[in-house]
Amino acid sequence: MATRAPRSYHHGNLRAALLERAEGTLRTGGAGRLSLRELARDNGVSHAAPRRHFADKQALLDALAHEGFERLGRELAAASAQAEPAFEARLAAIAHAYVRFATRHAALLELMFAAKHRPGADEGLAAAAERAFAAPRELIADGQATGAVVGGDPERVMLVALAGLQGLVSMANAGMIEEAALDGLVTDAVDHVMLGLRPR
Amino acid sequence: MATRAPRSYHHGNLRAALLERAEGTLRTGGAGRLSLRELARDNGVSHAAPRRHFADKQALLDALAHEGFERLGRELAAASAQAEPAFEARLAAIAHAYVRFATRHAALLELMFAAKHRPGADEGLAAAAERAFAAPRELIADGQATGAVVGGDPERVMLVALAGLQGLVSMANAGMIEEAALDGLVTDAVDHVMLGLRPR
DNA sequence: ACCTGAACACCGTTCAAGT
DNA sequence: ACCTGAACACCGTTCAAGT
Repeated sequence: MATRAPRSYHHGNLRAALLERAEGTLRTGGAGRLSLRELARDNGVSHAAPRRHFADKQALLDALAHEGFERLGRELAAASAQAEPAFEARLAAIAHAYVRFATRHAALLELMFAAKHRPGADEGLAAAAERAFAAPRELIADGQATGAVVGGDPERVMLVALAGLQGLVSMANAGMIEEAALDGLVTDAVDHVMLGLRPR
Repeated sequence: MATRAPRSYHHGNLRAALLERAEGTLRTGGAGRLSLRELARDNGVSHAAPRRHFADKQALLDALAHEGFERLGRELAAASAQAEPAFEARLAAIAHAYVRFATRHAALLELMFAAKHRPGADEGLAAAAERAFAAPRELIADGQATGAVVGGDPERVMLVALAGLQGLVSMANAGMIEEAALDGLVTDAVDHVMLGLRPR
């Protein structure tokens, strides 16, 4: 999934146009309703044209997932950078940003993890996923350096903290939580996560 | 999704045979690879035969989900019944049973929640889902009666407790946790959940 | 009551051919 | 370099017809 130079040609930029449309139908109809032929039709191009840009349907899904990880990474990094420098404030900011992404782009997030987890997955995808979580990983490492956070592998500590949020995300995406209540619950969950991170 | 009398006919019991095969491919290949025609072929029956038992593909998926909720309910109830009567023991037993089901039947669980959440979903499905969680709901209500658990809507309290496990489930199903480590992590998570349930 | 066979409108993928 | 058109093997769904 090397970043391809966005050359201009007959259509304009078919690759980007296909991805944009795909993300749209992903949001409205879910991954199941994605059709390469329909995507081609919507872009006024023959059904075989996407082949130039994506070897098969899975390649397009992988590209969507790749873009998703890049976007998530940007949002987590921005949240961390804009927060007050105190550990708790940055952790809360990153947690809220993660839950916001996960609930606003539920189908995309599911696709992202499915693509990354798929046997024989593109290696670039794992790298993109790792980069996406750079901000929380750094925060944990900082917290460990100052003694605010329990020791051990930062990656693992971060995953445990993330797990504390993932339950809320699942419930929200399953419609079990009203959107209005979500922010408050995330704040509670962050307090909970904070307890779990404290050195013992 | 009324329980249909399992009448015998030419094939034997096509409906049950289709569901069994479907759950098999669900486990090995995921929901995406499910094909009604292939299911019919595997059962030595014409591609139109399933139509007698399932109006369309979604109806078969709903039936799978329905069976899944019934099975989950049986396993949670059994875990609760077999545990020591103390609140903590029953909570731990139910939690382990839930995580075991969720990791052993990951694709099915995903299908179950997707089917239940789908707009216009079969009403019998929501009822089956509610029955599936009878054991933990009763446990929470018992805990509230004895003062071991914080007050409020038992359904909501149960969901919050469930959320504490769902993160682990997500991570396990994403391959981020080795199976050997899972039981220990569930035990830790149960302690965590227990803290969250304590009256304030 | 349960199943078959043909038909229709869709897929994803491949490949020669066009510009 | 990028796209088209025809072709192939699959789908899900429908419907008349068989037993």
